[in-house]
Amino acid sequence: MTEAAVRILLCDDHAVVRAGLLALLGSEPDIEVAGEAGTGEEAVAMAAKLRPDVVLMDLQLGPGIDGVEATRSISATGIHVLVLTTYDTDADIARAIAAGATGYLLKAERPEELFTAIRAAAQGRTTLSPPVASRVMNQMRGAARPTLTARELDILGQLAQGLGNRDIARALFISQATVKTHLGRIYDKLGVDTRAGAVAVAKEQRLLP
Amino acid sequence: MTEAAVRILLCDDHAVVRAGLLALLGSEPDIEVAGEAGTGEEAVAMAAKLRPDVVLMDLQLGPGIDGVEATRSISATGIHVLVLTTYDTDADIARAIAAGATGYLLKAERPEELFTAIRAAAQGRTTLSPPVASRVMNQMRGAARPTLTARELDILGQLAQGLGNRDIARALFISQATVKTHLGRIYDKLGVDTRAGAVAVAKEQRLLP
DNA sequence: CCTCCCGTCAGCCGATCGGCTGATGCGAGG
DNA sequence: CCTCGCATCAGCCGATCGGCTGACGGGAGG
Repeated sequence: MTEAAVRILLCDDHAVVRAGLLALLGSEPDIEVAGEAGTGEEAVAMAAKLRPDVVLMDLQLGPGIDGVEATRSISATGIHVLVLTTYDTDADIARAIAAGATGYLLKAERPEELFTAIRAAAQGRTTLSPPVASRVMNQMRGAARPTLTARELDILGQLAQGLGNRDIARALFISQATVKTHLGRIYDKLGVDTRAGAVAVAKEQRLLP
Repeated sequence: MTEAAVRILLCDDHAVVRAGLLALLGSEPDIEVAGEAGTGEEAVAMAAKLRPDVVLMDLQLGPGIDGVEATRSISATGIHVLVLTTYDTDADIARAIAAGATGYLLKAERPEELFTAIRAAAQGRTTLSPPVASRVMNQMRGAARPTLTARELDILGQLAQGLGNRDIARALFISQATVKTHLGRIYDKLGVDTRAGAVAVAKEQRLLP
């Protein structure tokens, strides 16, 4: 059987990029561009109206609601959102995934990859650009669900009181050297390198009572 | 017209104190002691049954639920609670007020003051013993509601990312000296002296988005 | 007009931190 | 038995922090 074409909605604040994608996708008979949006608001409205199979979403959208918010709104309606953007920072990736993105491609990706990613996204399957995939894996290794040992949580608790190493050591009846050792491991696991950052992450993920 | 007598419930774990109050209040024709309780549980139960105009509550109640908890339960039913206790520590005062106390008197207070405070409490008006009042004022001036300036919140935001002073300075286009100045003031306002403590307090009171 | 608050900046100094390398003891699990 | 994870400890070093003192300009309000 000949499957129906995948209907997609482009969302990028740069007309040039949209035109480029349009031209690129024109060569694929099974991919049909159902519409284009230049802002997050527009994307949300058009997605609701057109009900495309996939929304190609840039994360940088200028003023108004950003790509992450748009992704959140659209994916909440059951439409697959494939993020196509320039940057691959951990923060961007994490926010996009948390917002419900089905895939995350970099614009530097080869066109063929984009096509297959679109077809995959239409079926709800995930495609990640290699750099993104490796970053996601790294997130998983320790950052996603940092498994702190009981002792490390003890130290973290004292740390969140704003205590210095000496005071933490006294409070837990260990040496300052041990406190430093634990702190180093905590930093590793939480992906930070300062006490302030550790406290921020701890509070964020509610690692402390 | 002759207003009805103010009906009050005494709550103190010392029978001697209750007797003293009873004797003291006996001289006031417009104040009627509707009942006495020796524990927090008793106070809550009797308050629900008797529906007095005012509950005279001691904060120290021995075992079981304490005065603060009793105050919380009773004031939740719309009955005015006038705390009458011996101590005037910031912690006690803050907890009692947070629990919904209408007034806070010290037992060292002159009897006349107690009478007028009871009449005031019956109408929902607040009376505070002078030492308590001044403590409350001090709480207000900076400690209770840490009013951080917009700029201080900027610095705090960066701090919560775990950044060092140099990076914060760069991010906000100011010098490290300025960052340090702001940090010092933030520490003062939040009652801490380390960045980790500042982040903890900030997260705790949701000072950051 | 003068004062107070806010934001900016400087320099100094001791205390603390964070990274690194390396070591010991102990219990669980293969 | 031997390895691995966890907790413990040591010393070194450069970087950073936190406290302190002092200063300046601008805006709000008395």
